[in-house]
Amino acid sequence: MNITELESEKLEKAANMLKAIAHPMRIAILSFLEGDTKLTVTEIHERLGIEQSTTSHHLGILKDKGVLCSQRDGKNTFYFLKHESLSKLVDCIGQCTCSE
Amino acid sequence: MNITELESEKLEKAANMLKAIAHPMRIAILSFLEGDTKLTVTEIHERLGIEQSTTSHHLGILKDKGVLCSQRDGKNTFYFLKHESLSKLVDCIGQCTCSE
DNA sequence: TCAAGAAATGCAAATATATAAATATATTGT
DNA sequence: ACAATATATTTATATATTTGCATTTCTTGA
Repeated sequence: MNITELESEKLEKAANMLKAIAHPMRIAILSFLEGDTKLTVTEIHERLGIEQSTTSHHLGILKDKGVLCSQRDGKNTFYFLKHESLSKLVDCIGQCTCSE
Repeated sequence: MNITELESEKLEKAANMLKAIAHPMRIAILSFLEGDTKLTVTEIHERLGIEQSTTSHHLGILKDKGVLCSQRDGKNTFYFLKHESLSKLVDCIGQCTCSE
């Protein structure tokens, strides 16, 4: 495998997505959202036990990097996984870290 | 799912492993090492086209975080994936970023 | 023991990230 | 329009990461 300029764009994208996920709170968020679960910012910030603004920031990062989608419903905004394959990635991470 | 203190340790570990992987050059390194491939530092730094010391640094991070193992053979040091499940993770990342 | 090749380390500068407090925006019900 | 609730944004500070140069360590062959 050779690193062409085209491929370096792909690598950049993959790295950005992984960087978005690679944070304890954000992994926890993804684990909450496995399957088709949709949760609001408040539900997530209460479960995590961190500031609302910090939670919103984390969710913004995950959305910006294509990991999550959001959907407004009145005062609430629900967040959920963008692709089903991301559930698989979360599982995979779990496996990789358990088999240490 | 609730975040207990025990679980927060697991999250920390998972995040550290992902953080180690979440870099364009390091993803490229992992893609080189899929399967049972073993490569030396020089081979990797030449393929990546970056400094030897930078390459060594990246490899050190991956080794430190439990992603790679190394094996000395004379002047050379070969690096390879620590667990087979990491090949799966690399594939998974590829899938997640292609289906965008 | 010495020279050469291979890899690792220390260092410094630039850049990026995380966090929370304060503030702003959006939406609903009255 | 106003109060209340839910989210998002701004800002500042602290901390971490990336990179290459220079240097050092480790190993082999002469």
